[in-house]
Amino acid sequence: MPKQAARPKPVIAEPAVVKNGGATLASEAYQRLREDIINAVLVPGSKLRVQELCTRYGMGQSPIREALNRLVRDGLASLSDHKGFSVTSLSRAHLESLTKTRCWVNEIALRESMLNGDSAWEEGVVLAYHRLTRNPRRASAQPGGVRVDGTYNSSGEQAHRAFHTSLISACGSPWLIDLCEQLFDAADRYRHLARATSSRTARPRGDEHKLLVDAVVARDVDRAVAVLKKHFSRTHELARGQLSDDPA
Amino acid sequence: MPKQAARPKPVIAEPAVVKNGGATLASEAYQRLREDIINAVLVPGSKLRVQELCTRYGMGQSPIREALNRLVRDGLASLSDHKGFSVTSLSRAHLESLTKTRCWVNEIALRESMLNGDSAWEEGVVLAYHRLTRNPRRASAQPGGVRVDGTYNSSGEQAHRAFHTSLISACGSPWLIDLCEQLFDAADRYRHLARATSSRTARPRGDEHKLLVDAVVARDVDRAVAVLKKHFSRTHELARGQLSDDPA
DNA sequence: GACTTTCAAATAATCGACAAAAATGAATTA
DNA sequence: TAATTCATTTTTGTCGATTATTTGAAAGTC
Repeated sequence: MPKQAARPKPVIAEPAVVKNGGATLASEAYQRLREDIINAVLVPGSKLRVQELCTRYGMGQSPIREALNRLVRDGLASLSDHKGFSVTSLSRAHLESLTKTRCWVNEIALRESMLNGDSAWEEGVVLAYHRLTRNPRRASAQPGGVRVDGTYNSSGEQAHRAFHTSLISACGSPWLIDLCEQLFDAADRYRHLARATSSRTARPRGDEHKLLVDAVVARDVDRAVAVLKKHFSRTHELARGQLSDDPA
Repeated sequence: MPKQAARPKPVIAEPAVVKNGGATLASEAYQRLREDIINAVLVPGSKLRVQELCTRYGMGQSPIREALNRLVRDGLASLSDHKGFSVTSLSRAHLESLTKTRCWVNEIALRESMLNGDSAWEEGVVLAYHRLTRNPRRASAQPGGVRVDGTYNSSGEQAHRAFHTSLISACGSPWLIDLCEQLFDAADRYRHLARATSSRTARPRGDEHKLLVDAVVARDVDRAVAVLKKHFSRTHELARGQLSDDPA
């Protein structure tokens, strides 16, 4: 069937109205739920009722349910058979365990990374730091702590994560990087918790990141590790105050 | 409305016909799929078609789909939006990364555990070892390598896992223990792969476990760590031969 | 002959409704 | 008052069917 003339090959077909970036609803729900839990929009320990979430995110039960199942394995949500999902609760004991583990695992990752990292890696770290300083962070959390619904991961948050990942990116093991990112996510929840309440404790923390970069470019492994651990410990202390001893 | 006589409070009510252990279909599917992937019944890299799995496990799409979503976050299955699920494939590079990470992370865990562990912990290790030797393992894999469908995790496999967990159980961080278990699962896939093909390479490995226990009760940290790393390396070598360089 | 385009079959994703279990709360009893 | 029972209601878990997307093969074009 001959089509008329020489329709000039629709370059890419401009996919009409692309709802999302080609992602599925379930993936979108996963991302948004993940953000909302990490950013403490959904409060730790609270129940995650499926129908509520359906109206909140404007989709059916199936995608929500799939997203929740993924979150369970991230440790962000908990599931009890026949009793449903809830936001994994935070506690001092949990934080304690988390911080210790972060120190242990990240020390290895950073040491290996500094051992193997070439100049390209080093430049990646410097670049990531630059981006971190350019983006003000806390873009999502207004002074009053109010957050506009529907706000996604601020670029500042992403820059922070990217910086920490860049540090260990040359460790030579994707597995190790993955573990560190899991730990980072978990820690982020505590960071946001601390920020939400005491907003005047705002960071003289740009400094800490600078110290890290300095140690890295100086190739002083021990100093870098020490600074990193100190960094973790500060986050720990900030969040600690907001928590009771008993989980929930 | 008076009920007759003094019905002696139905002790626990004997729940008629409990299909499963009170678990949901989704949880059952999750467990079975997990086993089947770890035990290499489902071959690495192959597609996981939902309908196939429905007939295989005798349930609807919903529970299967939920189970698959959980597996994704375990790293056992992979999901590409709109293209569905598949069994995460194995490769030399992946194994390499995994083994390195196991050595690093388990070293920390074991060191800490031996530092903190009291005699109760020590007894736990000895007990776990005893159970390991009592259960022949490979109960699920017949000499011919054939596996009866529907077979669940053999008690031998469980004993092996329990032994390794007992070693690090006193490390003082649930997070770290969890990470080690993730790594253990991933490694188990390679172990089964190796076993499936070369069944005569069967273990003089009870020995390695014995050496571990000896080092632990002797409280010789460095020796224990060395043995553990060697143990990991051997698994690595066994599986390595079965793999091509290119993943899939 | 190699490369598109088209179309049909297969598969994935989502919806809406139903069934099963747990939480809620008022009425009853000790 | 405190505890127990039972019916009501909410919420979870599952199914079947519908819609959207990809895959693969046949037809067409340069």
